[in-house]
Amino acid sequence: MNATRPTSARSIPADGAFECELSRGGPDSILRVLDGKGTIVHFPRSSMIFAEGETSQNIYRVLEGVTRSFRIFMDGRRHIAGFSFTGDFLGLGLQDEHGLSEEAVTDVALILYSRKQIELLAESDPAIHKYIVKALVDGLAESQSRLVMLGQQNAEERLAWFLLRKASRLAEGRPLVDLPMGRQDIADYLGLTIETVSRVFTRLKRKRLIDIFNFHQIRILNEPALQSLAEGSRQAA
Amino acid sequence: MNATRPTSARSIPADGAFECELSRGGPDSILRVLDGKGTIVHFPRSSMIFAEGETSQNIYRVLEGVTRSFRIFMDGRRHIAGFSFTGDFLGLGLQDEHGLSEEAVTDVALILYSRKQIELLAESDPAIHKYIVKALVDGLAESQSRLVMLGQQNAEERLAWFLLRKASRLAEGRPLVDLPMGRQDIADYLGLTIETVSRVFTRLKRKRLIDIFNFHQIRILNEPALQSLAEGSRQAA
DNA sequence: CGGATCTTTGACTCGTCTCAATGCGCGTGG
DNA sequence: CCACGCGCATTGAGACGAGTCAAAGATCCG
Repeated sequence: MNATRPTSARSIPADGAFECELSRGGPDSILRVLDGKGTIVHFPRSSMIFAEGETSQNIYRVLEGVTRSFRIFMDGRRHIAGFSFTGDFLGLGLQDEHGLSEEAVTDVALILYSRKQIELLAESDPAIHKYIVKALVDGLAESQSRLVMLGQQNAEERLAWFLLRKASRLAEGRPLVDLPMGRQDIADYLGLTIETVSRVFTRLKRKRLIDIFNFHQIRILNEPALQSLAEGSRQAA
Repeated sequence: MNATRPTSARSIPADGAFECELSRGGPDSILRVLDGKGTIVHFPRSSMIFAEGETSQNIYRVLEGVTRSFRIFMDGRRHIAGFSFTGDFLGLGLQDEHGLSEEAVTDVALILYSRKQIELLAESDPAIHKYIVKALVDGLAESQSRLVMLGQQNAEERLAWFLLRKASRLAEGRPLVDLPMGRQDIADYLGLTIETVSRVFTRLKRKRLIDIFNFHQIRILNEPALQSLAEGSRQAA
C-alpha cells in the first residue's frame, strides 16, 4: 500500500561487487548469461521492494544486502517466509497472487529482470532452465526442513537451527554469525514471539553455547552442542 | 527396516479405474504419454512402499488409494510430510537422500516409472517438463501454506484448515469429508498430538460445525464458520 | 465372543504467549 | 557535549493452550 518507492538509480554499472558476486561458488557461470540484461536498483533499509502481485511482473536477484519476504495478517501477525542474501533470486517460484511482500532488511542493491525475460532465456537455454528447476527443488527441500522445525521443535531447538543455518551461510566454517535482521524478524520466521526469542538467546548465552557481542553479532562457542540441540529429535531413526 | 514388501502383482492391466483417472480434470491429456510406460503394483494397507533412499530409483503415480510420506525421528516422533491421492506423483521433487519414506494408508494401486524414464520423457517433451515444473511450484505453494499453518495457527484452526482441504479434495463442493487416515496420521501431519486432535474434533462437533459419523466420515455442517476458523489470522491484511 | 487397535476423555504439567515494566543504544536537538 | 526521546531488546509475573500420562470406550476382525 504505502510502499516506499525505489530510490531509482539505474546508474551504477555492473562492476566491482557484481563481478565478485557472480564468481561466488556454485554454477554461477550459467548465470553469467544474465549479465547486463537486468536493471540495477537500490532500496534503503526497511523500504518495500514489492507488494503482493507485483511479483508476477519482475524477478529480482540480490546483489548486496538482505531482504525478507513476508505476509501480514488481519490480526497484525506477520509471517516471514524467508530471508534472501547476496545471489538469491526473489520471486522465482511465486505466481501472481501469492500475497508475499518483500522488504529490505538492510540497504540493498538488486538486479531486476522482467519475468518474460527470464522465461525466454529459460526456454532457449536448458542450463538456465535446469538451474531454475534446481532452485525450486532446493526451495522445496528447505521448506520441508522448516516444516519439521515448526512442527516438532521447541524454542531452543528452533533458534539453534536458525543460528547454525545463518552461520554456514555468512561465514563458512567460522563460528561467527552476523544477524542483519532484528529479533522480531527472527521471531516471525521461527513462529515464536520476540520475548521468547530474546529469552532463548539469553539462555543459550548462560549455557555458554553462544556469546552475544551486540544485537547483530553472535559468536558460536560450542558448535557441537548447538548442533545436537538443533538436530534434537530431527535425526532420522 | 522391517518394511512389508509389496504384494507384487503386475498382473492387473491398465483398464477401468486407470482410464477413468487420466480423464480427471486438469491437463491430464499431457500425461497420457505416460500410458503403458509404467508397471502397476499393489500394496496392502499400512505396508511400506519405499523407504528413504529408494526414492531416487523410481517415481510412482497413485492409481487408487491413499499414501503418506513421512519421517521417523530418534525419539520416536513421526512427521508426516503429506498425503497423496489418486493422480498424485510420489517422489517427484525428491532427490536421493531425502529421508522420506512412503506407506500405504489404504490398500493402494500405483504405477511405477523409473526416474530415468521420466527424465527422458521430460527432456523430449516440453509439455511434460512444464507439467513437472508446475508440480514443483504447486508443491512450494502448498508448503508455504503449511508453514503459515504450523507457525501461526492453534489446534482448532489447524484442524479446520485440514478438513476444508480434504473436503475440496475428495468431494468437490459437497460438505462431506472422507478421512482415510487415522487420528494419529492427522496429528503427525498438523504438528499436534492425537489427544489434541481428538479433543478438537469433539469441540467442533459440540459447536455444530461438523458432524462425525464414524472415524473416517465427517460432514461439514457450517462451512462458512469453519472457513473463517481456518483462515483465522491467515487472511492477508 | 474376545482381543487388538484405535479413539475419546480426564487430571495434571509444562512451555510459550501475553501484558507490563525496565534497560540499552543511538540519533537529534538544545 | 549532554539530555532527551525513540525504537528495540530484555526481564518478570501470570494466564492459557497443548502435551503427557493414565484410564475408559469404540470399533474391527478373527
